[in-house]
Amino acid sequence: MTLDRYDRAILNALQKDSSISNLDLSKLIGLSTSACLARTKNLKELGVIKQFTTIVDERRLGMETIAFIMVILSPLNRETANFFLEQINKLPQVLECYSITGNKDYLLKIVVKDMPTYKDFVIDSLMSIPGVSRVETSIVINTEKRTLSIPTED
Amino acid sequence: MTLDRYDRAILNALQKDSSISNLDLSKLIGLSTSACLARTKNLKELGVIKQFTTIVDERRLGMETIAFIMVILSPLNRETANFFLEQINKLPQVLECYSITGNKDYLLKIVVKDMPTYKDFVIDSLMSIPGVSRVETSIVINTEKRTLSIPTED
DNA sequence: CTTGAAAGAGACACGTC
DNA sequence: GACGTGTCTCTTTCAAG
Repeated sequence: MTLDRYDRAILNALQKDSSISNLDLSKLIGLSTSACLARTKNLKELGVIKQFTTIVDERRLGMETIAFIMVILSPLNRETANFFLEQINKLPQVLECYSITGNKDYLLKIVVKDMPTYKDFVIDSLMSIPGVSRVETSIVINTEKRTLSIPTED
Repeated sequence: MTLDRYDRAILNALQKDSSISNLDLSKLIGLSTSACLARTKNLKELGVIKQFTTIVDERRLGMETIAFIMVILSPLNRETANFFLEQINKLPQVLECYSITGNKDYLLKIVVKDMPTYKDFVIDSLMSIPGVSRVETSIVINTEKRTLSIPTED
């Protein structure tokens, strides 16, 4: 499965604005509507397109505090890891969780209302998970850049 | 400006799947199509809805390496910071950039093809920016959780 | 891949209550 | 806020080149 320049153009356009109509999209990339629609459909079925979604301004929802937390699990074994991830997946404040290389085990992205809520979250929800031994917090001062557009080449 | 439960329901649904039709959306949240459409429009105009976008599977695009990089700028003054952010905004490999509290200044999320490309990126694109004195890399082993759904309450 | 046609669905602006 | 109506555009499928 290899993507040609039309597929890439479709993906780029949809990443910028998924509400574009198939008609406009086909004009934009220089294909007929039928060909364009078939490709978009195909990209969805192949799993290249995972989801159409909406980016919401967290600030305007009253969620003012964004934080990244690095977590060390100990002991780091399959049991504690599985249980940790199970809990993480249940917590709506955790938007992202990555297992990473380096001297920390996990990196979490957190969104909450304010700092007091953040403090409660860390103590009550995070530190209370068995195996979570140390956490290191970085509060986001400002989002300088944020895009979902994966480069489609290089 | 305060959002009621209908607005929240709209936002939750659109975050899950922005390709839902207004008809289905109105059924889902229990409003008429006209009321539902007016609210969605309003949320867009208010800036609560920032963008409709598409989540693409980076792996299937051949972008196998995701990394988080923490950057220390020195000297950290307005000039180096501005220039740094200017360069960052030009680099398509940098999907996200946050200024953060703690002993690092910035946190970047990077997506590239493979590790050799990553090495080149750090040396040629990142370290070559004046003021970038130290970087600390965490390669993503696995994405354990990833959602864009901002909690609409709490 | 393209073009063209045809049918169905949804968007959207109006009124009215 | 709900509902109905009408128009218009887009989607979607299907031919045939």
